[in-house]
Amino acid sequence: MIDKDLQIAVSEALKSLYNIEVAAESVALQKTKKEFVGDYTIVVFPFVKQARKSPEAVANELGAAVKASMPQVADFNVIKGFLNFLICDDYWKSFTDSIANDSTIGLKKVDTNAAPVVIEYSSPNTNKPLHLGHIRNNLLGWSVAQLLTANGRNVKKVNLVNDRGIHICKSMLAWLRYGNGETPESSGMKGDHLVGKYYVEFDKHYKEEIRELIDKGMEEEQAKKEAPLMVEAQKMLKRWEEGDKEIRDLWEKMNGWVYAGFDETYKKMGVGFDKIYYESNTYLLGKELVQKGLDMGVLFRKEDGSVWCDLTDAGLDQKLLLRKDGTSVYMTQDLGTALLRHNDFGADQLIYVVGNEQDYHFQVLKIILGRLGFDWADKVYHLSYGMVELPNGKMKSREGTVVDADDLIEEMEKTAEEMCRERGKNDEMTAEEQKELYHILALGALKYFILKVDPTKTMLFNPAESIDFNGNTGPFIQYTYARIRSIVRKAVGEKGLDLTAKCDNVAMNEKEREVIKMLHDMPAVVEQAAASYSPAMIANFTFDLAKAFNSFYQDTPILRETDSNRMLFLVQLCAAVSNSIKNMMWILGIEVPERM
RNA sequence: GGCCCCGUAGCUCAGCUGGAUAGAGCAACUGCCUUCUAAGCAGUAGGUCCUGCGUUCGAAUCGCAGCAGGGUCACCA
Repeated sequence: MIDKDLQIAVSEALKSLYNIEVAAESVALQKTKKEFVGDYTIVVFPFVKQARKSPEAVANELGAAVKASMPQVADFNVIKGFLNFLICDDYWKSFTDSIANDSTIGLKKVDTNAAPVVIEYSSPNTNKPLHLGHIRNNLLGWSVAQLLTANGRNVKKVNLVNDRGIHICKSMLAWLRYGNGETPESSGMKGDHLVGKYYVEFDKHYKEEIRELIDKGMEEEQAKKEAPLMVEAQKMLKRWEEGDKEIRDLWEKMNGWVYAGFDETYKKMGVGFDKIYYESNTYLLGKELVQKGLDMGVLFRKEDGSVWCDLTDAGLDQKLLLRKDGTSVYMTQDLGTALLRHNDFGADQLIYVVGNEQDYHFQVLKIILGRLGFDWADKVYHLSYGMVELPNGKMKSREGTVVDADDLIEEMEKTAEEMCRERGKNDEMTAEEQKELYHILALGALKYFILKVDPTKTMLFNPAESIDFNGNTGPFIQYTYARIRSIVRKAVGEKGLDLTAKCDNVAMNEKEREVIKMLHDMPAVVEQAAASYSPAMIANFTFDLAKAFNSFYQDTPILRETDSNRMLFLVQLCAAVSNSIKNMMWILGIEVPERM
């Protein structure tokens, strides 16, 4: 690649001209800004002191030396301390030739024998339906998995379903008390929503009980513990843990409803997993590790029998690992599942897509794994993402201020349908094709909206404004793709163009060159995005590419080009852009339509 | 209170390891469809990059202090 060659040439020139040692890869090469002439820029300020010359002189000498050693450098210019290189069109042309028919452009081949990177995401509770926060988790998890795959990593996606615990018992208890045998079939409700309804129901009655107890003069703290519903739920959890058949049957029945509901939503979102873990199978793991930790002396037991890890020397608190009754907590389980996962896959890396509210948890997890002697502790990576906030703050299930995942998707599909009908471009499609298109556009808009934001940042969603379909959006990119495909179809079908033919040299204009340069840049963007686990970088790059293409499209008639060789060049460029868009959107988990 | 994250246009967001006159989209206003899909293109307007100090040839970017917002410090997960 030309950028690497330039770095080497600059490094060598610095050495021979001024005896300055700079490793080629640390030569700061940047793309020349739009308002200046050139393709790549070197800032020479860092070298002027050692060179003992003015910035202009250094830039001119450096430019001349590099130009002399590299035939691809057509020219250079100097503005203040900035040295701009101009690359000759032959280079861009031959680069275009090399990608014209590459359908996997931007994607590296996966080595399936390599030790895998295991990425956990989604990890839902089975007592409430998915909301917008979960959507961000799922889309991020899926997309980061795709992104790493695009970089040749062998990726395994896993889900750890939180299917047991006191919260599940609350839903079960409420269903027994107030449900009258209601089922998804009898109510017509999606299973996860039905169970979620009873979780809310529990909370409602529980609060009533607390209030009554407080009215009778009990302290709030005590009331929360002694409210009959809570006591009952605790009993149920105990019976569950003892394997009581009646409870287990009910639990299986209600979880079954939830899974059916989740599967539907996962399918709509287009996400999936290689392996699903259930906490009911893994919650006892980790206890052995605690024993090992005690033997090693990295954990200690308090007088009441509870087991702790002292992290005060790391600037943190003491962390509980076993309750005084010997039962395990979240951290204990996570230690166990980490080891299980490491052993199951022989993983090279363990990624957890979990909200930043759990930053502390994962910090502690890594430290304890390390102290337990696992050298792979530093391969645990917490992909910590920000919350989705509403205009009036955080989403809270209990206050009913959540944006339900299924509702949102349905709403998006309706909007997509309206948009399409307004334009009337797809009237000749079958009803089935139209429905498919609405879904692709709806999910494209939603996914892009979520993924274009830096994962680490909190983002805002305003339910009052619908998600856009114009501008910096998924449908904008999908539209660009559809238009390109239309051109390529016509070129091949009506004009009989052979896309695989060899194209002779052509004159290219600035807009074409701009698009080619972006494609040239794409591999570096994909690498950078993977290194920072950021689908947002892919999203923003793809938007810029689509914009650059549209600008080119606007003032270059392609199918009416009279020079057949130039038309071949233009259509090959179109094909390369469409393949690029398709592959970048694949990383984001977004489908692209052939027409819209 | 301890620790962590964050503050860029009216709104939503870019701005990679410091580099040229801080960029998009939405909203507002102008133009452009007898020509490859106008979900588009071209343009106008909009900024104390939270504040202050420091580091340096150079700071939205790095450091310190302050202000504002959020998260977290459970024998919950």
